[in-house]
Parts: sequence; C-alpha cells; structure tokens
Amino acid sequence: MQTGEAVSIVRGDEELLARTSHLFATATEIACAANGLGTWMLTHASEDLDALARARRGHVRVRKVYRPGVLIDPVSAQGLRRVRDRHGAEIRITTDELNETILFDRRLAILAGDLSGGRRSYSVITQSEAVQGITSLYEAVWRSATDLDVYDAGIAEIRELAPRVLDLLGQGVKDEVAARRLGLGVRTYRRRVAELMDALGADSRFQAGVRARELGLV
Amino acid sequence: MQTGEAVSIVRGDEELLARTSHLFATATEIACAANGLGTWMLTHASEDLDALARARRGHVRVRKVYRPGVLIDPVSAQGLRRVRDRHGAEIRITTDELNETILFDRRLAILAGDLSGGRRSYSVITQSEAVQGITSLYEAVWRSATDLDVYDAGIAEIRELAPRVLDLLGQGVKDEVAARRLGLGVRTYRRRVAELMDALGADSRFQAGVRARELGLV
DNA sequence: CCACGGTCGGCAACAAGCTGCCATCGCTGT
DNA sequence: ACAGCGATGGCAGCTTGTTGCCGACCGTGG
Repeated sequence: MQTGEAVSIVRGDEELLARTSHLFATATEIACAANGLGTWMLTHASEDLDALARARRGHVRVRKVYRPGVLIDPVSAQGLRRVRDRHGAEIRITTDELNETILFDRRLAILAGDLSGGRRSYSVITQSEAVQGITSLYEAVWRSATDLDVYDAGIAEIRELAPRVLDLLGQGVKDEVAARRLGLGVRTYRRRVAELMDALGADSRFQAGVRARELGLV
Repeated sequence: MQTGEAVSIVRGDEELLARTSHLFATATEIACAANGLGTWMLTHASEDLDALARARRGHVRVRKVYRPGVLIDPVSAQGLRRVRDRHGAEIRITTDELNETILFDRRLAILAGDLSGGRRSYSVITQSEAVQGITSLYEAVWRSATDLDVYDAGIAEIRELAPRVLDLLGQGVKDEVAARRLGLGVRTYRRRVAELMDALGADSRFQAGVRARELGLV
C-alpha cells in the first residue's frame, strides 16, 4: 500500500488497522460516512479520534455523516453528541444511502466492501482522480445533510415511542393489535411505523427489521 | 449461588462462565435449547463441550434443540452436524418458540433473560421443583422435535435459494420485482418467502428481517 | 403408454399495510 | 373570545402481501 498502488484490497479489520492507524495521527482532515455506529471504521475511528482529540485538537477537521437510524436509540444519539462536543467533530445526518467511507486529507479513501468469509474487505484508494471523485461525492452528501442537532430535534418524538413500536413489530403482531396495545388508533400507529421506516431508510418491513436489528434497536 | 439459594440472577457472560464452567466437567446430562447459534450459552457450551467430549465422551449425554433458522445457513447447518458427530450430541429441531435454556443433570437450570445495559442476565435456578418444571417443559419440546437429519433433509431446498431471496428481501424490493430478478413467477417467489418465514418462525416480514439478521443470514 | 406425484405459475379472493383526506380536539397566542 | 396550528383517529381507496385453486408440465415407475 505504498505509492504507485492506486487501489488495494485489505481483508479484515486487523489488517486495515495495521495499515491505516498512522493516518489518524497525521491527517489534518478526516471525513467519515456510515450507516450505523457498530462498524469497525467508526468504532476504531472513534478510539483513534480520542487520542487525536487529546493530542491534536484544533489541528484536524473531523466530519461524520450518518443515517438517521443512529439517532433512534437515545444512547447512541447521546454518544454522537459527545463525540461532537469532545472532539469538535462536525456531525450531520443524511437520508441518502451511504457506503461506509473514510477520507484522509482528500488523498486517501477507504471504502468498506462486503463481509465475506467472516471478514470485511476494504478498498484503500490512493489514486488521486478516484479519491477526488469519492471526495466530491462525499461533499455532495455533506452539503445536503442536516446538522445533528437540527435532525435530532425532529426525531426526538419518534425516539420516544420507538422502543415500544419496535418491540411490537419484532413480535410480529398486526398493526391493529399493536395499535390497541399502545392505546393508539391504527392510523396513528401506522404513522409511527412509517416514521421509523423513514428513519431506518427502509422500503419494506423486512428491510426495516434487518436495519433495526443491525442498529441494536431490537 | 450455593445451596439454599433457589434462583440467582447472574449478569453478564463472564460472571455466568465463572460460576458454571465446572458444571460442564461434572454433569452427566446436559440439555440445551436455543434459537440460534450465536448466543453465549451455546457458544461457550460448545467450547466446553469440546473439552468435555475429549475427556468424557460416553459418560455424558448431551442434547440440543434449535429453531429451524439455524439450518438455513449451510455453514451453521454443517457446524451442527459436526457437533453431533464429534460429540455424540443428540440434536433436534423444533418450530416451537424457545427460551434459551441449559439444564445440568435435572438439578440446575439456566435461563437467559433480556439484554440490559449491554449485558445479558441469566437466571440460575437450583430449586428442585422449579428445575423439574423447566425440565419437563424441555422434555416436551424434545419429544415433539424432529431429528436434525430429518429436518435438514426437508430444508435443503429452501437453503438453496435462500441467500438470493434473503438478499432481495433485504433490499426492500417488491415481490414482483424480486420474482422477476430470480426468473420465477410471483406465486413461486412467494412460496419461497413463506417457507423462509416458517423456517425463521416469523409471523411478519419485520420479524423475519430481525430473525434473519440475528442469524447472520443477511 | 398411462398413472401418479410434485412443482410451477396464473388467477383470484382476501387480509394487511400504506397513505390521503377530513372532522375533531387540544393547546397556544392575540 | 376567536384564530391558527398540529396531532389524532376514522374512513376509504389503493397497493402489496398471503394463500388456495387448478391446469400444465415434468419426472418416475409399472
């Protein structure tokens, strides 16, 4: 993964860590995008960012874009606010479909691939045109994304009833039954469900179930 | 958790391990029930059973009951067969709703509770009437369950198309679109979906999505 | 060849889910 | 008091999902 190699595939988290951790110490600009919180890049990026924050706060611009699903769970929403407050990270929320991405100084891009054989593969891209292309895509997402606090304010109400709605959805009960159990009309229950599905970025209930599980909401 | 204490609550996997690992070495009868493979009790139970198998094979009866979802993934299905062949474990499949349970010698029962605060709590029950009650429930499930090979033979066809069906379900596409992509009629696609939902024990597509994600199928 | 069993796929009836519409209600501000 | 706004919930039309039915087709065995 040295100069001359435009794209290299790295298999597994450990290898990626070995090859990239120095970047957190040297980069002046780090930009991340992810669907959820439980992924390697953002887990480790947060750990490394802790060290970075202590050592280099003020000298590095950190940006993160997430999907709204991360705000449904109050604990993870709070975690995001902490990251923003502690590290000075700029955090925005987008409803766009995201590929897990991390950019260093507009010079190196890491894209997460699929999980295969129990290990996730990552594309580490250093070729400058490609990095520029990915960066411009990231910037477009960034521009259209909503500031964390603004989005969070809009989602606070959804968050309140979400655990109960998700629990009932996870039990497989019909809307009419679920609504009755919550003391709501069916129309209102379905509104809540639709809001959750929007927040999860899901087009079907199956997909919503997958997403909710991924995010640890059920 | 000594004599006189009928039910004790243990929080977290580490504590449970500390308190129960000796049982794997001394018990002559171990019976487990679970929905999937990725839970502590059965993960560690398998590790401990490895040691047990080497040291005590022939001196301990091991029984496990699972839900059919574990057979959808060919890798985990194979893993089950290996456990059965290597350890002489008797494995059956049930479509009944299961609580994660492990029984030692009809004298001690462990029931998994909910995940709370990031840690799962377990009820460790030594009170004999309660253990008998749980045991009899287990025996009822065991009796009505189907032998691994028999069930597996019935599920082999489902398994074949499952990855593709699950992938499309996970993308949120409509049945008509998914059927077309697979080159099937809608009626047949829906048959495949219904079979998967049965195997997952799901009553709704949301629930199926959750289950599928839990089992690592998507 | 025929009979039988199993699967597929179109069709249709029904249920469940999605969402717009609108009347009603409660709350807030003037 | 009234006006305005937002949320609720019933209703209804539409879409999507569920499942039975049945004819067609294929493979197998006698």
